[in-house]
Amino acid sequence: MSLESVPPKYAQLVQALQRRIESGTYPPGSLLPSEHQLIQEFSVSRPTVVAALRVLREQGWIESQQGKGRFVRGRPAMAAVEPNRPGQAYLTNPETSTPGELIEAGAVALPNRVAALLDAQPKSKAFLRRRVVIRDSEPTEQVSLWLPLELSEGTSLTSGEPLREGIREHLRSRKGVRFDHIVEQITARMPTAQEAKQLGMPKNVPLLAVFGAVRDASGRPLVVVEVLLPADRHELEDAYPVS
Amino acid sequence: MSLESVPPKYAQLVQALQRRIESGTYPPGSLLPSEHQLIQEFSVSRPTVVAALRVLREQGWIESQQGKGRFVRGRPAMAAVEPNRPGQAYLTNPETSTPGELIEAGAVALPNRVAALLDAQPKSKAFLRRRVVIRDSEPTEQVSLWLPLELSEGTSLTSGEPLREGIREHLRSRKGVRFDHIVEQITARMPTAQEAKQLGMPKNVPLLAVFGAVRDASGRPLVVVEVLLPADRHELEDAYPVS
DNA sequence: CGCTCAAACTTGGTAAAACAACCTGTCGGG
DNA sequence: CCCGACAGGTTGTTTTACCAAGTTTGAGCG
Repeated sequence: MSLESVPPKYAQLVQALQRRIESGTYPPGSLLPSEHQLIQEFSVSRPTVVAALRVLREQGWIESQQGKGRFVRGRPAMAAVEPNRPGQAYLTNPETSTPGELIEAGAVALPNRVAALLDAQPKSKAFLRRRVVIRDSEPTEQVSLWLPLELSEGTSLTSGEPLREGIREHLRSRKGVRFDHIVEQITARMPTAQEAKQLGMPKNVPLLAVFGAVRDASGRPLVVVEVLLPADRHELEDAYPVS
Repeated sequence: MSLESVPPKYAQLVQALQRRIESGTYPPGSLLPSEHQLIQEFSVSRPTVVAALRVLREQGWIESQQGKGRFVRGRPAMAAVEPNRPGQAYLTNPETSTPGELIEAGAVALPNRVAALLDAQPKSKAFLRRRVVIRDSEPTEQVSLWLPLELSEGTSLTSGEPLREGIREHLRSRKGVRFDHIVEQITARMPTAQEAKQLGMPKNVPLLAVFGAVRDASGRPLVVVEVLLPADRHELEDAYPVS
C-alpha cells in the first residue's frame, strides 16, 4: 500500500537544516550556505529553498540580511518554555480526567468584572459552574465558569454531574460556537474566609486570580473562566520576544 | 527625486484585501474569491496572490481549506489587545523619561529566585539597581534590576544618576550583548513593611511580583527585572489563541 | 429516480527564469 | 594614499508553467 504521505520537500529541508544547526555543523553566528549552494547540494529548486528558509526565519532559527546572507541564531530558546495557561486545560479536557469536587452549578448574578468581560449588564443573570480541583489528595485550585444563559441551555453543563467531554467540544457540537482566543487578566487579592477553607490555605496568603475571557474570531465573548491559585503553591510562567 | 519606495505587490494585495474585509465587502464566513479570480482582477501572477493570502492566513484574517477555498474570519480581534509587559518599558526607555526615585544601586547577595533565573550560585554577588516609579505624584511601582558583576563593569548603571539612555541600548553598545526574549514569572505575596511604606500602600493588600529573565538568542540569562505592583492598583492583561 | 463516477473546480507544492536591491570586496585613477 | 567605479556575490520580488490532492457538481447509466 505505502500510503504514508511523504512530507513536502521544503519541510524536509527545514528539518535537515535544523539538525545541522543543533549538531553544531552550522554554529550560531555563522553564515548559512547561500541559496545557490543549497540548491546544488539538495537538488531542489530555488522556491523550495526559499520556502524552507522562510520557515526557519519565522521560527527564529536564522535571520537574513539582504546582500550579505543568512546568519544562524541557534535553536530558538524561547520555544523551549511552554507557557502554563490556567484555564486552557479546563476548556479542552473533560472534568472526569482531573479529580475534583463540583461546589456550585446554577444561575447567579454576574460580578462586575465578569459582566464586563461578557459584555453583559452588571448583576444580570448567568450560569455559573464552579469546581475545586484536587491534586495529590489536596485541594489546589478553584475553577469557575460563567456562561450566558442562552449558551447554557440545552447543554449538560447545568447538570451536577462531572462532564465526560471537554467544554470546548461540548459547546461546539451542541451550540455551534467556536473558541478562537482568550483575553486574560491577572490580579491578586486576599481570599475570603470561605475560599481559604475550600482551598485549605492560610488566610494570610494571597490568591492569584486569573480571568480568561474566551472569545470567537470576531471578538464576541462566549464564556469566562476564573482560576484561583493560592500564591504560595502556584506561579505563572510565560515567554515573549523583546520588541 | 521620488525616492519613496513603493511597497511590493503582494503587500499591496494584502492591504487591499484587508480593506475589503473591514468594509464588509467580504463578510466573515464568506468565501474569498479564488486565486484565479484574484489573478485576473489585480493582474498579478499566482505566486504573488498566494504570498498575499499566506500573510493573511498567518495573521488570522482568513483560513484556507484545500479543495474548497479560503474563508473570511474577519479582522483578527486578538491583535487589538496589546499585552502590557511590565519591565519591557524599563529596558528600552531611559530612566529620565519617567519620574521616579532611585533607592538602591550597589552590589548585593542574590536572592534564591533571582540567582536561579541568572544561572548563578545562590548568595553570590551581583549588582542591584532599584527604583520606585512615580505616576501622578504617587509611587506606583518598584522596579529592580539585577546584573552579573561582569556585565555591570564599565557601564553607567553603577552610578546613582538617572540613566539618560535605555538599558537595552546601554548594554548593547558598551558590552555587546543583545536582548532576545524574556521569560516571565508571576507570583503574588504580601509586601514587607518597608515595601508598603515605599509604595504608599496598605499593609493588607498583596503585591503582584513579576520576574523577567532577559536572555539572548541562545538562552543565556543576561539580566533579571523584578516589578512589584500593588494589586489594588494594577493588573496584567494578555491575549493568546486557544490551541 | 437514485447511484456512480468523471469532469471541473479549488488550494498545495515544485521547477526554471529573470530582474531588482543591497553588500563587499577589488581595481583604478586622482 | 585615498576614494570612487565597478564587478560579483547575496537575498527579495515577480512571472510562467506544471503536477498533486481535496471538494463539488452534474452527466450518465442502471
